[in-house]
Amino acid sequence: MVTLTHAHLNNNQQSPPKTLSALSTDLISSYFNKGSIEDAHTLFDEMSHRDVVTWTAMITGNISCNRHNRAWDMFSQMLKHGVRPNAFTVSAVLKACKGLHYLNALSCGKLVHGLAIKNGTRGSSIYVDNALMDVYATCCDTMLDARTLFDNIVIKNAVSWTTLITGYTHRGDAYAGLRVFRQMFLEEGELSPFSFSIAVRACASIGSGILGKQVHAAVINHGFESNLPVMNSIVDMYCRCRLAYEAKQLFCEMTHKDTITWNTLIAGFETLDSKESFCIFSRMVFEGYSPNCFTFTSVVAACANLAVLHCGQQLHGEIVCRGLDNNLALSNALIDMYAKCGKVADAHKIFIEMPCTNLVSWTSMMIGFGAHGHGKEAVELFNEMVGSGIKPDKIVFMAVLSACSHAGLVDEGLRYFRLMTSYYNVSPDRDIYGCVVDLLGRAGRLKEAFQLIENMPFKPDESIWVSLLGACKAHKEPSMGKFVASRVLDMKPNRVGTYVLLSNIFAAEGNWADFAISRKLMRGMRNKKEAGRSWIELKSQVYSFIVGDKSVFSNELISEALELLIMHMKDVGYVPDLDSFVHDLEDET
DNA sequence: GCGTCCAAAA
Repeated sequence: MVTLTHAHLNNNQQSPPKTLSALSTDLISSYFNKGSIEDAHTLFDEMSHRDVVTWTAMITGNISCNRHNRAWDMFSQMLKHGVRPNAFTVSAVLKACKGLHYLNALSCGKLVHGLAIKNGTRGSSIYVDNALMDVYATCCDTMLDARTLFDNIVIKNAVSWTTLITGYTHRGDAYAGLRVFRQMFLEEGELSPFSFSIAVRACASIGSGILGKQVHAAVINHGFESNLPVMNSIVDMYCRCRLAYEAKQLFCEMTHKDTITWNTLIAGFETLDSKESFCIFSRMVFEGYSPNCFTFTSVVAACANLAVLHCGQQLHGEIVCRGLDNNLALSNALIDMYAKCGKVADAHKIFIEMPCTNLVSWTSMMIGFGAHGHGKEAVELFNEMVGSGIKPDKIVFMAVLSACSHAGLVDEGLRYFRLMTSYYNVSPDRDIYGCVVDLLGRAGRLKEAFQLIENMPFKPDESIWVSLLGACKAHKEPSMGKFVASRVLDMKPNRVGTYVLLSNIFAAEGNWADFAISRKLMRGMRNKKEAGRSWIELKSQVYSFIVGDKSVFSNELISEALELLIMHMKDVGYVPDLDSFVHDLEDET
């Protein structure tokens, strides 16, 4: 029960006295601000007279608390009560449309569009025009409608430009976004920090450090260097463009930092250099910043990359202590971490205890099962996921196919490959074809794999041939192996692995002349090959080494552990594959 | 008393 007290009515002595409805609106907004949604609704329900402003406050309040459906409900109730929406209402409710279920968003937006034309707010309020453009930019299949609306706005403001740039960028057309960004300068449109950060984001999404640096320069020239969100997005851009030095340099030069700045750098280094992301993480804590769920998501992912179980477990403990363990993204990261550290059971425990899951949770769990050879479990999980109403995407199909491939469930995998287009309406891309080639190849069905490559609707790239090449090697198919190797060499003449394989095929059939040629070619590019690296975690310390690494093998702890491992491998029937060995060891110094 | 756009997970 909420009542207006004397104190509420008395808080405004300077300016002219407010009406009761104005005061109630004030109160409603402040209830929403502190998250007391129900109090706001109770107060609203008890009001005897509600005007447009009050109704609009209810709509925006619900939007600010992510209650888009409820905001839409308030709007339709308002119409039923015969209250005419103004420009404020229209722009607000258009924002709510974006948050509705994707099947309703566009039709609701169009409905409001019609209303806006009828009441004359469309074309007379820049807020309405911009919000409308945003709905079309986010919900339509193409940018055509949004573009037409934009072109019809006579006096565009900074939000108009940003909305258009964002529309293009978020649907993956970063170049179009950047063209609009440039057009904005040419037409001397109003600049805002928002447009700069989305332009930076566009550069990041195409991985173009060159364009990114140009936008960075523009940021400095226009005095947005003091804007923290803009600078954070530039740090993010440098990381995504794999410019680690530039990212760190900028980070160090920034006089003002917030948690997002740290999180951005940590997330960036998670992919660039996982070990380094830990160092940044501990410096963040040392400098007194409090890590949040985004921070932990990145460092847990770093643990997964490095496969350092102890570290991951410690972080997990910390996450539980801080009460962050019901965060969706973080739980997904933990599933992935445990699976990659070899603890599928622990990953599964997290998965089944999650109060709510999304597509990523299921995919991570399936990848985990697949990587450990539990193909059947992965397939069951897929069926369960579809049954629970989650629509599969391309990546989850990659997970199923790869799980089937590793568990030898070839026909099962092929069935899902067919269902993918015929039932789930997901069109396979080159990566999916790669998975199917791998599935067939691993099972030794090389002819079918080859036919699939020949008949697929894409031009085969190098990686798909490499996958088949591996299968030829594993199933000892020298003739097809030679053919496939020549395809790989056509596309990527510098790939040392191809020569190793080819020369070993020649050696196996005693063709020493061709062997010599391939070895010679290979030697010419030796320095380009990166050595295979192994990792081992002993007593909470990670050691990494390459073949013949003397410093590591002189370490007793490691050599003992490795000997034990080798004994164990032999016990379970492992026979070393000498075919993949480089045959001339004498020059392997 | 009410409004539109930016920056974070497989």
